[in-house]
Amino acid sequence: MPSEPQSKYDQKLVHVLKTSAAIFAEKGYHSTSIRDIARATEMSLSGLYYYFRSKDELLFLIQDYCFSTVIDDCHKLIEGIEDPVHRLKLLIENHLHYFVHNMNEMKVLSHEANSIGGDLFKKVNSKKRQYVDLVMALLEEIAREHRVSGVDLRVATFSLFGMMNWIYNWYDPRKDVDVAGLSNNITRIFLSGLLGDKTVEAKTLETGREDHLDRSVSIWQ
Amino acid sequence: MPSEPQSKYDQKLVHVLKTSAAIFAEKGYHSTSIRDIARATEMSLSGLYYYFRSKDELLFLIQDYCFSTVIDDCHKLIEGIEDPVHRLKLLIENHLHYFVHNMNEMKVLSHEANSIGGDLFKKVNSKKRQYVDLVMALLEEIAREHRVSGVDLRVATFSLFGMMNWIYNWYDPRKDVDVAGLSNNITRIFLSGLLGDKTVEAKTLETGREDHLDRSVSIWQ
DNA sequence: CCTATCATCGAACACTTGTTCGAAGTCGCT
DNA sequence: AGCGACTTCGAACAAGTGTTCGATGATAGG
Repeated sequence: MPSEPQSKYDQKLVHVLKTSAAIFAEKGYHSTSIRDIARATEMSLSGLYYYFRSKDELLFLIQDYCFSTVIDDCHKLIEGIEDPVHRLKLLIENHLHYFVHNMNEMKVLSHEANSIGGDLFKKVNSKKRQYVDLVMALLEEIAREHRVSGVDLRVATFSLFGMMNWIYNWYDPRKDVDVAGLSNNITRIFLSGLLGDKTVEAKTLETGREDHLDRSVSIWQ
Repeated sequence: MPSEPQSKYDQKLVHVLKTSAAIFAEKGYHSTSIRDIARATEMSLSGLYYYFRSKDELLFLIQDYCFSTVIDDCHKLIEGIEDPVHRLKLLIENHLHYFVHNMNEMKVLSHEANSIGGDLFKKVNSKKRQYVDLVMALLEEIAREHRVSGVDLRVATFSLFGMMNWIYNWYDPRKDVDVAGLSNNITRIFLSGLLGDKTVEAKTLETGREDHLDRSVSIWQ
């Protein structure tokens, strides 16, 4: 799809989406007005509405397009590979590669997940659930195969997503390691963390008796 | 401070802050109007402005109060403890304990970090930097002591923050493990991941030659 | 050259937003 | 009871919002 010749309409739509994503990423979805987008794309206010029905749908188009590509690429990449650890490694690589090279769109995807409403939210969310389930099943397979115990599946899954999706808050391609380094680091931390190291586990449990922090439940008062 | 008797003014301010944080957490800062807060607190629109100068300052008060408590408690908790691994374990425990028991405020702190502007942003950000530096120095100490190599310090630091701060996107106290379990899981994954497991490291490097994904740089292309 | 479809635009509408201001109410203290 | 301060409120303002609509310009096919 991306390499096929596109119609004039598609090209301009893509331009609108990319420009919008950049502004959304910078100042946030709700703080961005259609007039901001009109200014950046050098189009008129009403002219934009030829390419989307509403601001909501504009956000949807960005998120949906972005998410679909990540998932599709991921499936193409890991299909046929039988070692689950290898599959996970590729999945992380794909996710981070995509994230870093489309930081604006991915930031919008990660940060504005709840800025969208109604049926459009449901649509994006079902794609998201599909992706999460894929990862969770993968981790379960790894855990079974390597006899990992004592790690909660949901905690592990979302810890991985947390590591990967948080990068829009700090990653700076100009001063940080490149994608390969980023991917290797995160894969190593997560994977050897999941598979576990007995010596560390003992040291961890040493201080982890229970919730021994005895402060008031609320910050206030 | 928290246990001392508070003036009528302070009590009501706290009530306003807590209520606002709950609404901000639910619908987001920018989608929440002062009128929404007035309705929820059963106060008049203009009456609210007796407790804050602007909507910006309201957000600041929530974030600042919240952040200060996390950092203060953390310092009290880890001071005097010399083993850096133990210190890190306590820091994670404190962070997650606080997060789970003040989910609304912490979500506002994590998710609306850039919704605040000007000097107020600088103020919160300097606290944040202080906290990040604390963690990074701690990780460096651990890495040195345990002769960890091949892990980027910034990646490790923000991976940990990613794991911890992402929980507002998925953690449900009613169906997930409790704080102690959450804390133990995350500590284990991160710590044994950081300290590393030679067998995993080998397996990781096996497929991690470099950025061998050869797709177009942009999604849209 | 003409016409039908595509693409764009200016102007306006209806509504919500954060914030202000002066006046009124309420409370504690002597 | 009465003074002074603390606290609350209604009403209004100016600015900005997403969206619509009818009309105009461009473009390509016959």
